[in-house]
Amino acid sequence: MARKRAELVAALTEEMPWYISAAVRYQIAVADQLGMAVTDIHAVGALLEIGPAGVRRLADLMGLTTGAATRLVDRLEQAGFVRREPDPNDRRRVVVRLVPDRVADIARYYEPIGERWQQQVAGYSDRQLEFLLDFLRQGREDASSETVALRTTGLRHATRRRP
Amino acid sequence: MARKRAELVAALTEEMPWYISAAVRYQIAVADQLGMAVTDIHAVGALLEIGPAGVRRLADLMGLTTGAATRLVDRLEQAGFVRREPDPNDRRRVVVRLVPDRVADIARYYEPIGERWQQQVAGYSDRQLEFLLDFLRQGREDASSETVALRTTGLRHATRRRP
DNA sequence: AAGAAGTAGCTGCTTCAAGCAGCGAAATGG
DNA sequence: CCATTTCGCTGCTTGAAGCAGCTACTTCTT
Repeated sequence: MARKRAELVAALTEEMPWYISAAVRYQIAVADQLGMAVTDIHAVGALLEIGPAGVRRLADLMGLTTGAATRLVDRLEQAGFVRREPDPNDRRRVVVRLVPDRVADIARYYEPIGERWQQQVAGYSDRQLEFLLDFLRQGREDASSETVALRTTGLRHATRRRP
Repeated sequence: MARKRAELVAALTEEMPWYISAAVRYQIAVADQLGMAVTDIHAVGALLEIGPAGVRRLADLMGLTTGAATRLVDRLEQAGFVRREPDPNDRRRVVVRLVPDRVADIARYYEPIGERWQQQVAGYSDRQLEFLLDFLRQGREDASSETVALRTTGLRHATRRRP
């Protein structure tokens, strides 16, 4: 029935922000335990994804200025999570490279939630897993493109029929 | 086959943090557009959930000290999102109440992503919606309880067989 | 080949959110 | 009624981030 469906959609819509919120708060708790800033953990995650990178690349990825990124790398280097290496091909550049052992120290904090996660999906069928993956991917793409739209054009869309 | 399933789970595990990240970055973009801090938007969300509340209650909810919460309310009041009201029953207390019109100004920034969201779930069956809702709820509960565990007992669990 | 322009990263300064500690006012409990 | 607790506010400090300007180096132009 349409009634029940509307309620389902409403429940989902309501659930989403809280889901995100819970995930964010977990990250904050991890950062607090490690005595580091959330941004710094994100940066380690980014470096894990893209491998060794220059400061500017990291800055763009994190949405920071190069100045802020320099300080970020300072903190990470100070705490032993990364090393600065010279780029033999371009002597202006500094290559930021992760220190695997230290990264493992961070990863340990995600093990408890990872186990829960594994248990949760263990009972799902392959079809359900595919559905979920699809849902998440599309949601992420929507969020990313809307983020760009918001930053570039501001709030132009919606509820506008005619110019 | 087990092979494909393992890949699915791996893909999902990999997708999750990026999904969260995209959502967070959208929130940051909204906050930037509004010229306010992300925390302040969270606080408005919290007040929407629980209704008018005292400063301490808000502080606990946001994981802030009362001092920080006072400044938070200062900012929100300054920007017109809330009003401070005296509590007739307890003259020490201050009741923080949202100003609906101003809250609507924030909500407008979530309309574009909301529309995308509606389009996405429009094609889903009721069964799929239920599955999704269940997935999100359990995930949120896991994250919440693990957050508490992390903050109270630190990293005690896992990979530990004997005392 | 040489000078102009662009790029990479670093540094000083400022801003602002948050923590901490201590305060006065008001409620509560023995 | 006095002691204790609770509530919110304020001064001070810390720390992340932005901005602007700088040096060192590379790339483009002619």
